[in-house]
Amino acid sequence: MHLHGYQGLRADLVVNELGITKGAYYHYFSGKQELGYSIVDEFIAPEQLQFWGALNGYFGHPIEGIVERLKALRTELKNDYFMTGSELNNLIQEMSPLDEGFRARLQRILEGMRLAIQGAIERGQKSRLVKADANAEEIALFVMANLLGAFSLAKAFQDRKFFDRCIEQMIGYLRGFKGQ
Amino acid sequence: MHLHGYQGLRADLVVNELGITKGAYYHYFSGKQELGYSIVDEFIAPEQLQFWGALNGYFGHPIEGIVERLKALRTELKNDYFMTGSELNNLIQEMSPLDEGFRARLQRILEGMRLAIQGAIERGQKSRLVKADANAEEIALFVMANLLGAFSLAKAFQDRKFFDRCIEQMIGYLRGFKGQ
DNA sequence: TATAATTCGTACCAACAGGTATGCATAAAG
DNA sequence: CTTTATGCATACCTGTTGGTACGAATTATA
Repeated sequence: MHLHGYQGLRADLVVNELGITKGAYYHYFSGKQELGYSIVDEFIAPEQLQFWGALNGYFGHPIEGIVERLKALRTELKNDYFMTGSELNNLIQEMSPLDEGFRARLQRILEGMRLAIQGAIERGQKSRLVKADANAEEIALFVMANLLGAFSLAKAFQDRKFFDRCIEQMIGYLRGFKGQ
Repeated sequence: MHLHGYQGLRADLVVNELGITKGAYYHYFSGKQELGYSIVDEFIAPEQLQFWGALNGYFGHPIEGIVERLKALRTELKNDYFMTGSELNNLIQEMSPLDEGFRARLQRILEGMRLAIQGAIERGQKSRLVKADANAEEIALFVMANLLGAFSLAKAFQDRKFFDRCIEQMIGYLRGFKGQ
C-alpha cells in the first residue's frame, strides 16, 4: 500500500506475501476497505500520534522540542522511506476525495499533530520563551504543510536531500519565534 | 485523472466522456501511459511553467512578485480545485516511485518552478531589495514544499481555508527577507 | 482516377481483481 | 462425548479493464 497506494494494493499479493490464503484473509477482514482502514487505525495513526505526542513530555524550550522532532525524522527515517514518501501524505492525496472513511481518519491524525505542535508553542508563550504575538495555530499548520510538502519534494526528486534542506529551513523559521 | 489518479483512470470512461470510440482513442495514443504522459506534457507542464514564469516579467519588488503569484493562486483557483488538490502534487505522490517517465517529467516542472522563484529572489538581492544573506535556492525549495503541503492539508480537510492560511503564513515569511 | 494513407467505429478478448462457496480440521461449550 | 463455533485451505465466479482485430469511410497522393 505504501508503494502502490490503496487502490493499487492487490489482495492476491497481500495473501502471498503474508504466506496466508484467501480463506484466512477474508476470515479476518470483510474486504479491502476494512483492511485499509485497519492499516490506518492500527499502524499509521498510532505511530504518528506517538511521534508528535512526545512533544508533551519534552522538557526544555518548546521550540527546541519541535526542532528535535524534526531532526528525529531526519535520523530515524531510512533513505528508502523517502522514495515512497510519507504514508500519511500518500493516503491523503489518494483517498481524501474518494472515501470519507479514509478522509476522516486522516484528518484525525492531522488534528492530533496540530494539537501537539500548537500546544508546544502555546506552552512556550506562557513561559515567555516564545514571542507572544506568534499565532500558535497558524504556525502549527504551516509546519505541517511544510513537512508534507518536503516529503513530496523528496519523492519527486527521489532524493532525501530535498527533505533535509526543507527541514533545515523550517528549523531556522521556527527559531525566529524564540525569545522576545 | 485529477480525481482518481492515473491508475484509477479508466479508458472506457475517457472515451465515453469525450464522446469518441476506442478506435479513435487508440489511433492517437498507443495506450494509457502515452495518454498520461501527454496530459503532463501538454497541460500540466505548460500551465505551471507559464504561471511561475510570469515572475520573470514582473516589475517591482521581486518578493512582492512571488507574493502576487501566491495570491493569484488564492483568487484563480476555484473552491472545487482544493477538493482534488494540485494535479502536480497528486501525480508526484502516485507515480514518482512507480514510473520513471512520469517522475522525470514532474521533476522538470518542479525545477522550472524553482528556477523562477529562485531567480526572482536573486534579482532582488542584486538590486539590494532582498537581504544578501538569504539563500535563494533554499528559500525557493521551502516555498515550493509549503505550497505542495498546503494543497495536501486543504485536501485532507476538504476545506480550502487551510490552503489560504498556509499561504498567508508563507507571505509573512517571505516578506521577512525584504530590505537589508 | 487509381492508390495509398489516415481516421475511427464495432465487436471482441484474455488477464486480472475482488470476492464467494464450501468443506474440513481444530477448539470451545454444554 | 456430542455439538457448536472458530480458523482457514481450495476451487471457483463474475465484473472489469486495458488492449486488439478488422473493416469501412474519408482524405491525401501519384
